[in-house]
Amino acid sequence: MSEMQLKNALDTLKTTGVRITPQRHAILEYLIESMSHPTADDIYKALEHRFPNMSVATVYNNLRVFRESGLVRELTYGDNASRFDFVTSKHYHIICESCGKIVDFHYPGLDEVEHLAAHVTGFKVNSHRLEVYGTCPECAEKEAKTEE
Amino acid sequence: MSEMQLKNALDTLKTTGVRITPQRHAILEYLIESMSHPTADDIYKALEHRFPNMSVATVYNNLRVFRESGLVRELTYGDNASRFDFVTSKHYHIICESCGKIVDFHYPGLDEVEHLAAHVTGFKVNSHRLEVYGTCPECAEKEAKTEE
DNA sequence: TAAACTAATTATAACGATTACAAATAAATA
DNA sequence: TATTTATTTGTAATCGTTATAATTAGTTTA
Repeated sequence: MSEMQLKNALDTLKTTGVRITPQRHAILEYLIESMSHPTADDIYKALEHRFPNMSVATVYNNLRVFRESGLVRELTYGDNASRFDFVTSKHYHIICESCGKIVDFHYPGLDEVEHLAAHVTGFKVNSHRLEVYGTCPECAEKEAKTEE
Repeated sequence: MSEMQLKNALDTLKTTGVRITPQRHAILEYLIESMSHPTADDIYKALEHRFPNMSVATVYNNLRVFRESGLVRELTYGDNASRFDFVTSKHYHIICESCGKIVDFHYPGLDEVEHLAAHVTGFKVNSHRLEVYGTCPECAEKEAKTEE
């Protein structure tokens, strides 16, 4: 399953003339298999033992390459570190404001919003970003206990 | 009109025990009247001549105060400077990927998404963030000309 | 009103994420 | 194999933002 995703991703890169280096392979692999939304530093730390000489710059460089080829989406959070998400199917994120956990959820799509926005503003629309914020069940429970 | 908004904002602050300093007054006033989505530095520069001794920290501090009291919304963009938006009615932003311009547009609301997300993930939902990305008419025209 | 307390501002240093840069290395091509 | 090109590495620099401590202004109390 994730084998397939990796293979497709590598193919995409190959056809756009991007070299597949061991580092790139490893970063992509990690993004897919970790099933999480790691920061550049998370990725760096996770691969440090396999690539003792790898530079943080390499991680950032390649995440940019992946973003530009559409394989990876960058989730930005102001002064805090960006998180990177391997693009699979259309999904959105719900984020716990207490512990920072990010959980995926699917939603049919917001084409209608895009159309309306395009119509009202005259923009040519490319994409959108939607995030829901709240409290995850674990944190909600903790809070409830604290208040007892 | 914007007089009223400012007055309401000041009242909100007063009732929550936040002091109205000249700097705070000026920052709020600027946020409302500029009708834009300025960065902290934009605000600082705009008020520099009226408050020659004002510190950037003051701008940041007060924007945080306003955010916490719900008057202002912070739009974060990774490594780039956050933009601050005086909260009026519910509206969303469409952002030009070419020149960075931010334009407001209204949309009935995405309560349904919040409900679905809450249901699927078990989160307690507080809010959401939606942004549409594309190219503004001006930049689209420029691009068209360049390609001729 | 003066004294005491509290909040806000200021100036500056520090932080942390990200990028720029130049040198070194690896891969692809001729 | 020689040459060109892309990529990586290491490090320094950048920039938005925050922490800190000292100062100032505002509020409360006596």
